[in-house]
Amino acid sequence: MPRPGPRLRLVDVAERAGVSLATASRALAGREGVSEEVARHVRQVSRELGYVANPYARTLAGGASTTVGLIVHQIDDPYFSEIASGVLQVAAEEGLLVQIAHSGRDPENELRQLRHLIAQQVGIILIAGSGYDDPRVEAEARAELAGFQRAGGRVAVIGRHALGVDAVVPDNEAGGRDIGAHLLSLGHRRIAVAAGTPGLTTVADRLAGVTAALAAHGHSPDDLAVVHSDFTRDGGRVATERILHYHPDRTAIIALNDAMAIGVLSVLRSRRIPVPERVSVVGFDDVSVAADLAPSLTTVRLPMTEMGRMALTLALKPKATRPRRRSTGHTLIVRDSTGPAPAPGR
Amino acid sequence: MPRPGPRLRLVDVAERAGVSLATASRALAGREGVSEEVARHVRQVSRELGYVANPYARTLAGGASTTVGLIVHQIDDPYFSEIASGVLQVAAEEGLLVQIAHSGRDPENELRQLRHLIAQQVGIILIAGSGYDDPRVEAEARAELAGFQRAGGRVAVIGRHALGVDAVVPDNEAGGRDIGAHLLSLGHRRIAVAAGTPGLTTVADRLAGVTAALAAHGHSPDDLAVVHSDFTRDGGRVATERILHYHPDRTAIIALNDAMAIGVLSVLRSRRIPVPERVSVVGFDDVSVAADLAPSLTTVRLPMTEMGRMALTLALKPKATRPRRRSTGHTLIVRDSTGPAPAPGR
DNA sequence: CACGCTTACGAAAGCGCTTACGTAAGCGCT
DNA sequence: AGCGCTTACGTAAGCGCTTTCGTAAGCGTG
Repeated sequence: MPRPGPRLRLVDVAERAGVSLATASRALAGREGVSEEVARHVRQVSRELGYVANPYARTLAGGASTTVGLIVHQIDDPYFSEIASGVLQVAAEEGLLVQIAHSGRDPENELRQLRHLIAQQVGIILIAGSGYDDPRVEAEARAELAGFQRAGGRVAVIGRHALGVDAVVPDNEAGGRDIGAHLLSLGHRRIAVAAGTPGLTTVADRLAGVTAALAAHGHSPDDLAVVHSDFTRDGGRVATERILHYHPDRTAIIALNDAMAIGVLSVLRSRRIPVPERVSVVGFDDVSVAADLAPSLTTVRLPMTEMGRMALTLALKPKATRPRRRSTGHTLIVRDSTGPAPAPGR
Repeated sequence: MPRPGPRLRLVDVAERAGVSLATASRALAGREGVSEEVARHVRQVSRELGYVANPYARTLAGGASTTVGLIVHQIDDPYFSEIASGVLQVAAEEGLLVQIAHSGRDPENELRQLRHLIAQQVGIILIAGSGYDDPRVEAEARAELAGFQRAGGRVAVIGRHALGVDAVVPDNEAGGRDIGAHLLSLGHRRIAVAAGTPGLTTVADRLAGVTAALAAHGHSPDDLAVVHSDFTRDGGRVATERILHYHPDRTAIIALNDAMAIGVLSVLRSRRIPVPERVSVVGFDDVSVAADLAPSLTTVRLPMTEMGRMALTLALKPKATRPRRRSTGHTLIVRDSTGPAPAPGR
């Protein structure tokens, strides 16, 4: 059992291996300038001794930081915790540390967290979650990230674009179209949308998809009753109350994420409005509980965990000249919350 | 706009404030040996310049590390993500960094993560999640933590005991008793338990509470049908299948956490077994979706976010001579998934 | 008013690592 | 043999911070 005595340093390893500090460092970093034979020996000794480099010293000395900073809106939102899970998986494989910071869906705060991570000298920054429809904030974020990259940092974003960096983007618009098409094929014509805050690009994109689907089938976007609220479960509740009040004729409600859909279902249940007989409900994301709700939720599946993995993997590659973009697949998962539109005559 | 040029260093702040490096360091650290007047001035300048200390340099130089390592079983489990959220809140208030690592409910892996965090020189370690009923692993973990604390590290655990460190512990046994009493009062006598892996102390404690409640009412623990499986939603599914098969006479199923309860409900729904008319279901934890399931879940509420906050707060205080223990409150939340036991004669 | 004592501050020594830079050895070439 | 080139390694200079130690100033005391 390794006694937790005075910490093992690189000099100790070097000494034990009979080489200089510099050589030991090079050998372990896999840098060239060391014969393969010596390098192997050093690695061997290091392993025997159970040496783990001090990341603080390493980073301070100018080595690449092995810390990745992950900014999420809210870690206890399943969408983000699944993404985080994917990031953690890859990080564990690569021996990286992951720091998580909350932005709380507040652009200003996100910017603050971002600056903080940069100041902390993390090596990689990952930002998950929708962007904001606020040119000033986005421009500042973009500038901040550009500077960070110029200084050798790597960045990837998940589910947002327009930041001039590598991105993993679900095709929100196509997902929205799939939902629209699905409801139309079931005969729904009077559709409502429980949308999140208008300032979020994710909301805008998904909504655009829905509208496009309607248009493609010759329906005017004016037919759509769009109600904005928070992009959360409570937001879903509020939106539903409003939809039921102002648009009582709707036969389907599209929630632009699953969190909102849960709120929608909750209100409908308490009002004893049968789903899907009287109103169909669709979500977006397919968080893991979606299948366990009653009725189980029809939604668009996004591979969140995989998105987290992809983002870190992308950031680990050397920077390309142009920002890369990886699209994720998406699948409409039809479950029990959607059904044929009720007959028009009631 | 702060140009992302060459990083601002403490010397820069010191120079700008017209004091020496040492004084600036002391002023910002709030250490004594600086007149209040000078200290205030330095802080002022630091703020104006937007200075953020380099944590790597700070830690390397022997200052207390400002990083807290958080080990969770699985971040995309709501129980843990809510705890993590609480930890992140306090960390943000205190200007600390949070590193999250997965243990994956594997004792060996948890030990590995723990050693890694220690080697990384984090200042505070938080371990969330049930302990293991494996004396060897627990002893090693305990030894590792003791060494870490001897070296000045601080530790707190959440939801587990017997590690000889400060702990935030929900009263799992009392919660179990509440559940047992609730079901008995509804007339249930033939009760089944969908329990998690037997090796987890949380499982053992909650189960003990249930058994105690039965005993207190003069029922033998043998009356309880206990089925062990994974402490997850899928485990809940598996356990339910087995309960329905081997103990078809049960009128209530206690899932020892909400994740399992979701699995239980899912199977009952697909079998068209009415809840709570034919079978009542109870969970434990009150994760946020519990209220939105159909039927909404009767469960024992644990203040997870608060637990995360408490743990970090505890770890931030200087070490006490004896490990401290903070109990969290717990409340039985009765919702729609429990009801009177069906009449005996079918 | 010399004495010690405290207090506020500066100079400088590292923390453990990476990485120029220097050097000696080995190689092929003229 | 002598030249320059490459390769393998060691020496030492920091990275930005904390902290020990030294010193000068301020204070009350006999």
